[in-house]
Amino acid sequence: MATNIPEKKQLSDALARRLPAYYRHVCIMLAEGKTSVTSGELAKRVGNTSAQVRQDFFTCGGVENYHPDTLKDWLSGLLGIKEEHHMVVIGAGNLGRAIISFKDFNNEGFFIDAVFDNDLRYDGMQVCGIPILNASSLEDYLAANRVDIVVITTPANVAEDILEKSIRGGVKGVWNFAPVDLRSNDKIEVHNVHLSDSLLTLSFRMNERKQ
Amino acid sequence: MATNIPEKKQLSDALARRLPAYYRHVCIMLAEGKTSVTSGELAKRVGNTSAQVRQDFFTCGGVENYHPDTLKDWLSGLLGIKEEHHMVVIGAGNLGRAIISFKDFNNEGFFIDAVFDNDLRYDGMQVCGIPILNASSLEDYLAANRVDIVVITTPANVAEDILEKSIRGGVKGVWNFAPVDLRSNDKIEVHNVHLSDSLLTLSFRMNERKQ
DNA sequence: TAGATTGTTAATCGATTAACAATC
DNA sequence: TAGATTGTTAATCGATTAACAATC
Repeated sequence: MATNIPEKKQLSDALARRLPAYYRHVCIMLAEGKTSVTSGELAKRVGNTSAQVRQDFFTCGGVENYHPDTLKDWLSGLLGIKEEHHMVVIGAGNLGRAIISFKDFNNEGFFIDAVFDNDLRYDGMQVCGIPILNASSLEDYLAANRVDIVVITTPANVAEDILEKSIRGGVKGVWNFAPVDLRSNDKIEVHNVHLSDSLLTLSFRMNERKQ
Repeated sequence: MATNIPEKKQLSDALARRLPAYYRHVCIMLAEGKTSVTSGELAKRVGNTSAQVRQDFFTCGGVENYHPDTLKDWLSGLLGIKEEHHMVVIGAGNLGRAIISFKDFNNEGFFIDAVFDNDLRYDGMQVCGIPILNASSLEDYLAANRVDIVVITTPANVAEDILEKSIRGGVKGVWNFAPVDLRSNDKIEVHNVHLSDSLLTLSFRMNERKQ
């Protein structure tokens, strides 16, 4: 089906993964008091080439100048962190708590407002000042509160169910740590983080060296 | 400098990240009692095409047949998980504990033998049955014990120091969760996992949709 | 046997690198 | 001004897809 609205194809995964690194290093340089940045300097820090930095910035529409403040502001816009993001975490286990305790997120406007767990013993307790609610109340909560991102740190078997509830609740993004490959669709953006896959990739590279 | 040993170039990152997913899904199919696998079926599960599965397997040297046992065995070899991996975790915070409590690792031969933390109050305590040792004893520990992989869950400022100690201690791999980009070198393979970068990538994709 | 699936080569597509005139 | 750096186009390189004879 042809349409005349020219589907702007989304940027490549490789680039999407480099952008946060650019942002992180620009912030560091800003904190170091640097008053100017070059594509070469930034490239060296992220482990890149200056040509790629310039090409990436060009692909993303270009930035006015290379003052660290300008760059930070421009990257913030690209990354969508000029607006606040309200999050809830599903699962109050160690990983859920680890994510809640990453206080860094707040600086970029990510707020964790609640944690859900199906273990009744947690009822009424808090993690880092954030209330633990019962998992059965998730749908009501989503209906009553603004939630942009749901973080799934549950076992695999309930992840799909939470994805569906998230979609119905109008959530726009899922950050999934359960070991299942949830798929993005037109309603929701999903980002899977498979920690054990990550360890296996490391193991693969280590093994590769031995050959 | 020309050499006649034909440097076998390492496999692409994209492929290195797909291999664990193949392995995971083959294990699932095995658990489901499937007695045969096709490139098409596997592709559907990992979100791929059958052509890519076949090309990937070809690139990795090819597998004898598509029985799930054969595939699992072959992928295990590629991923280097036929041998045991002994690990230590640096940092007994929430993330360190989350990793220790991933009991799945054991099934693939990853053993966490100790946790190190510089907080003296932890001395003598245990996490999931694993002793917490003082960070100052890391070098001695590495000298006296076999450690294949060091997991860094510390703040950024000590990560580089731990990398150096790991190299001196003969460690072959580092799985780094500190928000610094540690670099692999000829002594050690480093795999950086930047959780906050991952969240920013999700945020970027969510923002991209709004345009 | 016929239909489906694989292994492998070739074609396509996209991402990275190189180049260089324009700008700082 | 001269040297360095950028923005942008073109060239290269590598990864994905397509194709199809050989095999199951």
